[in-house]
Amino acid sequence: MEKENKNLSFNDYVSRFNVFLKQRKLSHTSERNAILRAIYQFDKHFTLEELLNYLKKNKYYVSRSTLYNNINLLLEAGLIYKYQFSNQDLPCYEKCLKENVHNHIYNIKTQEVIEFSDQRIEDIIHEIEQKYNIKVLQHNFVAYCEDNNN
Amino acid sequence: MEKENKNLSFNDYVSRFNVFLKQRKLSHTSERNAILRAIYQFDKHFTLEELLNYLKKNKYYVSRSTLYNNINLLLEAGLIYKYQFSNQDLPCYEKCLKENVHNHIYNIKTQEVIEFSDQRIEDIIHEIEQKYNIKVLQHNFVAYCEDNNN
DNA sequence: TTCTTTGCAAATGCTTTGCACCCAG
DNA sequence: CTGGGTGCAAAGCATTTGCAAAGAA
Repeated sequence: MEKENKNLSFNDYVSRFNVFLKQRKLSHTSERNAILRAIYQFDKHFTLEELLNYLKKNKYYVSRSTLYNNINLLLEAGLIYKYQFSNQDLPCYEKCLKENVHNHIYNIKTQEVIEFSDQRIEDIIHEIEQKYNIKVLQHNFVAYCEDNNN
Repeated sequence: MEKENKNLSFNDYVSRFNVFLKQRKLSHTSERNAILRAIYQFDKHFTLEELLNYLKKNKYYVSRSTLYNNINLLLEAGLIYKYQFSNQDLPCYEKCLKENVHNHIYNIKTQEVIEFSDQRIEDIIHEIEQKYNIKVLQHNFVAYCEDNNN
């Protein structure tokens, strides 16, 4: 909870996607630009439907197929998170602005998400790697909470 | 990773379900018994389909609807976990034998899961509660790993 | 008897796919 | 030009639902 590394600027965000596209030998398209710009606008997490509506409202129509396709690419690129907090809720996505932060506090009432870092989690991962002779590729921590005053 | 509390016996497991059923004013049925017994047999996680096949093989047919229904009950009762490690994989379930252990190491190759406890995670949760004036209801930690020798 | 559960079939709804047309490189 | 991208409609498929029959309390 101590380390608070800086958020990525929109330009950095875009260029990370460009690097990814280049690696994969994929093309730049106006749809991809529009989607990336839209995602960056969202301050909180959003569903695919909400993203679609946002794009439509802003006079940029993208088909569902294209959106699914590119959401999957962005997930693979590590530029967005996918949450599915409850079984019946739709999956939510959120731009990933801090690198290597995979710890989240999720408010089940307001559905707000706070990202945080903590050295102790890094320590635990290190110890796991030693103890089991494995490489931890990624991790995920979610604390589900509610406000004390309700 | 230090605390290693004991696993629940099958009888304890069953009686925890019975308590849950009583609380919810739900009935005992032979299907529920069969499902619980089957789940306890599995040493590793399983898909709903695998559970269904296992039951069928052991001469106890249960319909998909019933299985879904009861899997959801068991989830609410906290007697099984639900994992969905990758987007395209089916969700996996696993009996929850230790109370209050929500930390997992997941081997992406062998798909093995190790449960563990760690005081530092409890500490972090405590600090989160203080800092944001919230109550953490539940948490989940997953470390995705692979073997070093491959 | 009364309320719950089961099982079948059908519906639901998110996501993927096939394919023709279009566009970036 | 040529391989990848987009959009539409259709398919896929895990899960849920409606309802009649069966079972628990």
